[in-house]
Amino acid sequence: MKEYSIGQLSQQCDVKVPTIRYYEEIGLLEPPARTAGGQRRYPQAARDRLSMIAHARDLGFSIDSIREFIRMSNHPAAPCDDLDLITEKHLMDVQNRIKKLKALETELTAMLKSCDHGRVADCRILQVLSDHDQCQTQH
Amino acid sequence: MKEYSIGQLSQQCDVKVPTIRYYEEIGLLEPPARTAGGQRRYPQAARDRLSMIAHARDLGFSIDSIREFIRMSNHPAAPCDDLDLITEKHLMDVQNRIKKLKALETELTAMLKSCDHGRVADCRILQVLSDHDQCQTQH
DNA sequence: CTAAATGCTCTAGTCTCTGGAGGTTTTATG
DNA sequence: CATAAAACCTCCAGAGACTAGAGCATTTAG
Repeated sequence: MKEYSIGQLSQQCDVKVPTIRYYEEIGLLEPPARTAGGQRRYPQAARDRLSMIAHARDLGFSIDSIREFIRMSNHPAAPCDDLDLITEKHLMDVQNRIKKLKALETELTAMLKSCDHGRVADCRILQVLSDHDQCQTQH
Repeated sequence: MKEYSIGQLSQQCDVKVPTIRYYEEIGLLEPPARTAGGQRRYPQAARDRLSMIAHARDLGFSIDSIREFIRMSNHPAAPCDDLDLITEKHLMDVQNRIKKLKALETELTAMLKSCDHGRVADCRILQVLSDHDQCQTQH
């Protein structure tokens, strides 16, 4: 039943105070209750939601995608037809990112190993990053 | 030895024309040669570089990180001390992302499966995204 | 009870693009 | 070769997602 000030929320979720107000402004966070003096007081649920938003943003999802996630969870009994499409789209996106990041992980690890002697002989990061064979999507 | 117009570069790298000009403006791409009429003509190398930039952006690296990658590759014989730090930072970042994305992949897959009957019983996406146990970094 | 810390609104600025207006150069076609 | 369509140029404005500061009000710790 504890309430949080905007500053406490900010600390706990690692989201800057103006950003929290911005999320409220664009409708990602519900406007919270206010004290008599007009300051925001958030319930626990707001903390959870903000935490989710922060993680999703960190993973590279757009605000619009997050809106979709929220909508999905708000209507857990909704018909799945459109939801399936959205989910599948996100799943492919996620798998794609994982694949690319793994290729990059391999190269970064190799770089660290080959760097033992104080010099980089062959930096392959740029090659890996520009290698079209790593891509799922054709372009 | 072939040269590319900005439009051809745009198509091949899947980067919009104004974005290419923007990258030039902020110094990510070298200003290319111009025709007598003032149009940009890019060498093969520019295509490779732009492709690299596009992939790195797509993977979520900041423009500053890309600048670092470019700097690294421009000085392949530079001492590794600072390079190691940068590389290690990126490696941890990459591994972190992979971890989170995998958790999300699991949930998205589960959602699709449980969705067979036209209803979503339990949408766990938000929980997964807000779960602090998934995090590497403490916050 | 008061001073420091935190919060409020409002405005303006940053970064990374993206699009349009108005005009010029290239390229394809008759 | 002439011309019309396509692509290009610069410059400016706007979008998305924040971020910071000014000026003032409210909370909270001592």
